[in-house]
Amino acid sequence: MSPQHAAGVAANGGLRADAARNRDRIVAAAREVFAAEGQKAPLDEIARSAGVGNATLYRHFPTRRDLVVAVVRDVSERAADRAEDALAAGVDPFEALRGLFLAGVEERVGVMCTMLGTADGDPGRRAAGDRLTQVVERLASRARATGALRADVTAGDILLAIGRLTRPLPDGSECRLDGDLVRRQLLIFLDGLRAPAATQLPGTGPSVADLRRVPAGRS
Amino acid sequence: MSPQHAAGVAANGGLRADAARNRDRIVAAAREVFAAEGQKAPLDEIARSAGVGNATLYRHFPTRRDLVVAVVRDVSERAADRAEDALAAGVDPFEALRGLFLAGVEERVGVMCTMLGTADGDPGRRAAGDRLTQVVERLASRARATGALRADVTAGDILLAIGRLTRPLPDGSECRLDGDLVRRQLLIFLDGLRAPAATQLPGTGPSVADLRRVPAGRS
Amino acid sequence: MSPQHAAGVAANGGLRADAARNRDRIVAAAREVFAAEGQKAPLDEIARSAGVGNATLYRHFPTRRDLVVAVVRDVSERAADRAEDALAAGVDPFEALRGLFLAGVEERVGVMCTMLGTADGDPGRRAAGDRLTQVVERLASRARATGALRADVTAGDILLAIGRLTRPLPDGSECRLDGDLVRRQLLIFLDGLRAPAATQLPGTGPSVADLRRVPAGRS
Amino acid sequence: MSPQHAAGVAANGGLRADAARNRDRIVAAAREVFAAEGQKAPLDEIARSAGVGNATLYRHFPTRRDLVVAVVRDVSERAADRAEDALAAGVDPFEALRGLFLAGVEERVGVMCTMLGTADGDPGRRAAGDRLTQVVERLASRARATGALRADVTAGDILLAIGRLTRPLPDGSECRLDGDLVRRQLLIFLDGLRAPAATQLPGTGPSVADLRRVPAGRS
DNA sequence: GATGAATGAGCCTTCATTCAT
DNA sequence: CATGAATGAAGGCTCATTCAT
Repeated sequence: MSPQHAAGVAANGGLRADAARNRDRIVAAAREVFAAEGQKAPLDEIARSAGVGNATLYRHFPTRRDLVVAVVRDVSERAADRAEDALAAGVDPFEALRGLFLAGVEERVGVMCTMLGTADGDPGRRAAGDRLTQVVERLASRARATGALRADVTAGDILLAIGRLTRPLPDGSECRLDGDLVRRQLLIFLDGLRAPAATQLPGTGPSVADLRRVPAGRS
Repeated sequence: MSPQHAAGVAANGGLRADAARNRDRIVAAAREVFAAEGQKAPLDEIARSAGVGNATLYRHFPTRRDLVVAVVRDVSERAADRAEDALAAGVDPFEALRGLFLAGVEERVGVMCTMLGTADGDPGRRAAGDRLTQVVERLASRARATGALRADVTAGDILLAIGRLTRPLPDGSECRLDGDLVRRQLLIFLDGLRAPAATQLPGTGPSVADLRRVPAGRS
Repeated sequence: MSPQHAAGVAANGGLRADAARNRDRIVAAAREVFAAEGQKAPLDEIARSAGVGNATLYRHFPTRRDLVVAVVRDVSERAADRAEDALAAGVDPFEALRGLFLAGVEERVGVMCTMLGTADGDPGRRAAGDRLTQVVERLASRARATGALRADVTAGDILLAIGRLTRPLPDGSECRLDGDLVRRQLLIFLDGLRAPAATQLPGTGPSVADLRRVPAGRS
Repeated sequence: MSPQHAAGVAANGGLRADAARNRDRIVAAAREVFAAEGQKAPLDEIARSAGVGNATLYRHFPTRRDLVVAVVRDVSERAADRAEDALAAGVDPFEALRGLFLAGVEERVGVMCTMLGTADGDPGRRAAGDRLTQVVERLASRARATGALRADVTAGDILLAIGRLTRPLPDGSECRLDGDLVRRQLLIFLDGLRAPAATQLPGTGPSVADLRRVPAGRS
């Protein structure tokens, strides 16, 4: 076995080359379809959109939850990568947060929020989520230190807002919700994040552990 | 026929008393079920939750769309009522907007956003939506006049934000999203709405007509 | 409500007339299809063979197990009826047993054996099974008293043999197994049941409780 | 090539040693899985249980029928070996039949019966079946000569009974059917085979050709 | 008018079989 | 040869919708 081959195997989790390619296609297709139609979208449609047979999707992701977890990981990691790059480049921390918000529009960060609960409990997804949370907390803490970010918001508030404000419309919604419209909402929210705070917020901001907690009264 | 009866018939669109009661029960049940499970929730479940047979639901609302329109009207009218009451009571306009935001949490305004597109084009729904828009525009204009509201946001921005930030989590989401958390997000956004504006917003704020427009590329 | 109507409702378990008719058709079709193809036969085929839509089958029998239980009850009750008739008519008890054996061929008693384990635990099926067992025990006890039946066999031995020797061939079996062939086997076995016993049997004959017991080592 | 190797190749139909080992593993696994789950058991499960890849199974047995034939041959040959050993050892012929019956319990003779029709027409299977039939006929004829076996039963009756009375319960059956219970049934049947006959049997006993005949009305 | 039942269409999942490594 | 992966077809089940009571 050649070194290249061994490296390829390691990078793809031990999958054969064609299988790894199919897996990636399926995750990408799922991200778009989930974004467009919600978490209950027909899996057959995802398979068709990925250009594979439906049974291939089941081979890679035996349950719908497995696929959701893979999409959440994928999106989380892209966002964390972007935030870490900004940190490493020495960008102003509030500007980095703005970049994260605006990138969320294209990166389909909204689908992640929709599916966080479903993906909860998976170790791989937890690792990816923790990385994203930590980098956002580092950004927030620096932005607070520069006096740009109000003191009473948490990284959880920020991540939740990105998720909710970039979340695509589900189902057959037909109202206009283009990039500009979403960006307006994100920028207004960002202005609300600036110090000094005009309003006192109720409760405490969510930690990531809170976002994962199962609310009482759910079956 | 007694005057009371005649009045009742008129108010309920010519329905018999028991039929009108069933209709109201169905709309209320649909609002809650749509909020909990999304716009594609099983109609049989709504009927069961309303305590009527499935065929009764179909008698009142021959298509799913008819039911969606009724729910959107119901929610729109509650919100418009609340806003008009605040106007009539002479409340400070920015405070009235804040009241509208916070009421949205309990009033399931979020489901309306999800379903705006589906309800689009229905004359009754349009009337209710226009009333809500107009009263919000009046509130916004007065709030701008007092110098509390930044100048570059529209009533559409405000309505859209209420919808998106109060929209319930779909499906089997299990992450915490209680009232306090939603209120935090709404209040941060409200702070972003205050004058003077810190950031210039891209594009133009949505008019109600924009919210109704079908985006290109949708099937 | 007329007395006739009330009686009809009672006799059909509260089902509407057409629903009861469909239910009966489905059970009869299931008996034949299970007999021909085994317990895992496609339910869609049973529905088609009963002349109803597949969803109608699911309305009456939400799980496959429910349908199996209904078939077992149906067959058990037919067999118990036959045995009780023979007892009431004062037929010689060993002759009555022979009649029960031979009737088993046409009555599809064999399918019952195939499905006993699946139906186990259902109260209605247990009641029907108990009735059958009791009448066979009464027959056996009288046949022992006349000296025709060997002393070391139980009603469980007899029921088990009827089931196993009349059980239809499953799947796509193509070997000849017509009525005469089955009757030969039954009659040979019946001769083996006659007193005096030529061979000592190992263990103890099964009680009905034994037939219901889950064997160790099953998952 | 060594003589041993040459002999091995001849005995295994020209297969390489490892291929022959795989083939044997597959047949043994198939016998157990067919016995436990019926003739329609998933072939992938048989492959997994044999410790080979699914495609390897298909290389050896291109169709399910080929595998069934191999299992029938395997079981037939074991039973014929046993019967011939008994004949050669000069055991009392009725005792030899009893041994054949009791051996059937462990030897999974029951699966053979289930699959006889499917295997029908295959030359190899026919040869194995003929050998078994012939040795049973020789046993039966000698047992008749000693006056132990009734005159009106055929080798086909005997083989059919072994098959039917040792056949395992299918699917998820949970009722007790342990070795003792099966042996009781076999011994009662054996007693029914003893001379003098108490009952006249209908029709004629099956010849092996009969067992192979396709009954009318089958698709 | 209200109800429960019937139905066909669609989605999820499994499995036999073929293909590429 | 042996293997894991891909695939279409078929069965199980749910749900929107129509029908009969």
